[in-house]
Amino acid sequence: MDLLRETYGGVLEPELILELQRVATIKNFTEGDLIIDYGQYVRSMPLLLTGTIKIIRRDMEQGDLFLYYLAKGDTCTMSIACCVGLKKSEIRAEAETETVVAMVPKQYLADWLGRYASWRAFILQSYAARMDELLQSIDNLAFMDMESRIVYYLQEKVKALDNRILIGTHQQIATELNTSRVVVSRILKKLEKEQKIVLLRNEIRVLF
DNA sequence: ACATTAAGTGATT
DNA sequence: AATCACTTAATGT
Repeated sequence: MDLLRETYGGVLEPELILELQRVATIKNFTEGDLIIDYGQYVRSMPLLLTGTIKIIRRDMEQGDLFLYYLAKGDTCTMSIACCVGLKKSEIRAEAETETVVAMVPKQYLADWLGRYASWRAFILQSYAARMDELLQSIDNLAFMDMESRIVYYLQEKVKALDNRILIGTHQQIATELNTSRVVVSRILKKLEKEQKIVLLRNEIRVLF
């Protein structure tokens, strides 16, 4: 598929792109599809071609917690560790929009690290980027109050979807941030009064 | 018209 | 910030 060259042509060397085209399986997902679930063995590494994927972590009890989004040109860093170590997935990956992904079977990963400089750079750089995102998420969880967390959540969602109009219920947001709907509704109402957002049923328009 | 689901709000912990 | 209890508003059948 040509999408591979288009998306990764700038980052990976041409020979590697050719090899990718040979061995990778292209998979399509639609909104809400589960790509990887908790406890699942991961035997191939996904390279995102189009769309947005939401990464969610489940805590020991019940609660789901939003971690970060992956966009075009990203890869799921967790899956590298999972492939190499044959570990079960600690996270859930869900398609947030229509998504196209190239799945690379795990037997190629280590081999390419030795053979392609661009692959090494790509893997290391994704690790660095993901580490940054994770740190941000941690700061968010540990040090910020609910209002800040919601604002951050809205910003990330706008960025990831490239759309200021967010569709969904307050309850969904509450679930992703592991809080109650009432709290979310109150804070959103406050943000609306401050002219930062506009609220409609099943819809939030972000003005910042 | 009625039932269901989403959102708003005061009071309490 | 969470929970309760209730109201109001939008939407589906």
